[in-house]
Amino acid sequence: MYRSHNCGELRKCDVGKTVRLAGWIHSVRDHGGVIFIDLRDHYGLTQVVIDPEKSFYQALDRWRVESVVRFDGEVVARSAETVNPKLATGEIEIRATDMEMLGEAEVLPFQVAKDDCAPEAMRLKYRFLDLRKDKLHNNIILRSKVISEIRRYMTDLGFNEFQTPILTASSPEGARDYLVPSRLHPGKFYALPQAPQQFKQLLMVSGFDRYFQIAPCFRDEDARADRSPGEFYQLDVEMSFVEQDDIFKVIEGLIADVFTKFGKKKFAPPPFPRIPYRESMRRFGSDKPDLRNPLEMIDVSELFRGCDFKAFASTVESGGVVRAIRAPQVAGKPRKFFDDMIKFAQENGAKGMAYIIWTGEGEKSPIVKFLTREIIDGLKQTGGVQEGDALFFLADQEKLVQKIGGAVIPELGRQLGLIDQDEFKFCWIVDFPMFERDEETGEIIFSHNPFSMPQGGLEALNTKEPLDILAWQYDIVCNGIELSSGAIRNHIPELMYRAFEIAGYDRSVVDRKFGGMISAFKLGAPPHGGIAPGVDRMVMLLADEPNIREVIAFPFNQQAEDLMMNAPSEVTLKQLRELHIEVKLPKKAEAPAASRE
RNA sequence: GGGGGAGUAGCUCAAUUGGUUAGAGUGCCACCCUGUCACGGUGGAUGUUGCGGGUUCAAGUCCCGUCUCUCUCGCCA
Repeated sequence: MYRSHNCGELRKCDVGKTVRLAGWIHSVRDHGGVIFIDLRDHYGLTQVVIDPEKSFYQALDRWRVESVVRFDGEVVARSAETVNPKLATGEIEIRATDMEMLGEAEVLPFQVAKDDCAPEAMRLKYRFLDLRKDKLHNNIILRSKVISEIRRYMTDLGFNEFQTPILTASSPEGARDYLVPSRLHPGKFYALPQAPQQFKQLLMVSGFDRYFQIAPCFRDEDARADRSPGEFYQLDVEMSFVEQDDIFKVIEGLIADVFTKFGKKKFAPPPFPRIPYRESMRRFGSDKPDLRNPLEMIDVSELFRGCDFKAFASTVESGGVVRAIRAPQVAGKPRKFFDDMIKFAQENGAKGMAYIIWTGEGEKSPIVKFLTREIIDGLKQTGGVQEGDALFFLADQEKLVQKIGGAVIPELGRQLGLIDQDEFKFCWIVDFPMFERDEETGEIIFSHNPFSMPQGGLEALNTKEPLDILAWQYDIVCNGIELSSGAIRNHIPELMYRAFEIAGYDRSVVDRKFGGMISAFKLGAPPHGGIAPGVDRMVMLLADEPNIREVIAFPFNQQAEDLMMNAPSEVTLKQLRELHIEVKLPKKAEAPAASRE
């Protein structure tokens, strides 16, 4: 028997018991005549007291932290002045009578008992050590609990969980695939799924009605703070005979349940606000606005039309826009604050950024001398300006203004401390456009997902300007993080051919690329739709972690490498031969194509 | 692929305009200490300043190249 109790469960009522504990040496405090050891396991910490005269201690030459040991001893009550209120087991301690070394530790590459800010590459290489730390350990347990709660909630609603293939076909649209060469079929490749999109739709065609899966997804794209490269998990959901509102209801209920049970921040109960995509872009310059931030862009183009400030007047004249962002109570800020904000806007593509400050004694601004009293007062009124506020102005073509505003708004909100850190703010972004114009080629392309149902159906496709057609496509956003995107699917073959035709694909191409799906839809497909919230991002928000790697047990680094397992790695020539693969490296690479057999 | 930041002891960082033997904290090793819980005290060991080249009497510091990490834009049906 390795233990009679764990390190987190002994209390005052256990005093007098003879116990056996096993765990990691968390810390050692050697006082010469008495030695204290904090013994740690998954469940907690217990203090072990050792008399250095004991023979088992004499036989030992090292007490290195993070070694795994077993202690026998008696549970004794701590005297009142030595109770440690910070420990759940702080009212007792173990007087050791014997011990055994179960797994000795060498010198550690970084500390476990305290955070020594070790660099992430080191932490990833020794992930098993890092995972012993309280914070990370708790994050991973939280993730486990969230996932089991999701399963319970979805199952209770009548959803069934399915498994879909991991080795599947390369999909022609979307992100880069991870490819797996086929041994039996020379020259052919499997792909890891970017999402189980087609499978879940086919399950609806098969009549399963309500599907979910905690689904691994694989995309060969570059990393971000909120995007782990390579692989991630999503709660993949699909439902038959539903409209957008039915999906929203399920997901709002699930989110409210999970965020109430596991989140530590307040949030307004569902229904969550819905913002059309175009409105979100116009106001926030983003399709994932952080609604904790009160800043937004206000259109003031008409006020500047024909004014004496030529830069703005000519922008409006040539079809551009002028948008204002109201920065509350910044009149007291030094000049440098305004200069730095302008510099920030310029780094994000702005030609410049004008501003007007309403101080107690009139307006302060580099541009106010070009403006009439009517314009200035009009700006004050349109912008809802109070004394002490300032307006920042961005003037350019609409798309660029949105991009710059999308960068300036979060930065300004952060600098001014306008973002409430103790709150979750959810919203749906709805009415995504079906098509957009490729900026380089000028051609009409699908803007998000070719499988979404266009609003207005075939009639809209046949009669409306392509760029004006909206899709039943939606995202759910929390605190500026896109949690999920989903859509009501296009399940009508004729409608699909027509949508693809608008995007420049003729019938034969569609049949070749999406033949499986189309032929399924030709044999009786129910209207259906779904959504796929990212599990990692949900846990990231619940754990209040700014970095997604902190909620994944064994994440890739930013270069999509596993520093602990050494993946990706070279393979033997024999393996390559079996797969009919010959490796041709780029000139710069130094490593050989394959190690010797 | 582009842009910003970083690279000095196992780890976190310092080192004035280029100027003595590159320091501190932490960890590690040894010793002292019977009530600590980030224990305390004394002493000690530990450096290719990422790598390569250049300028200079002299380079951690300046210049060029290169590599790595990180954040970000592109990318993410």
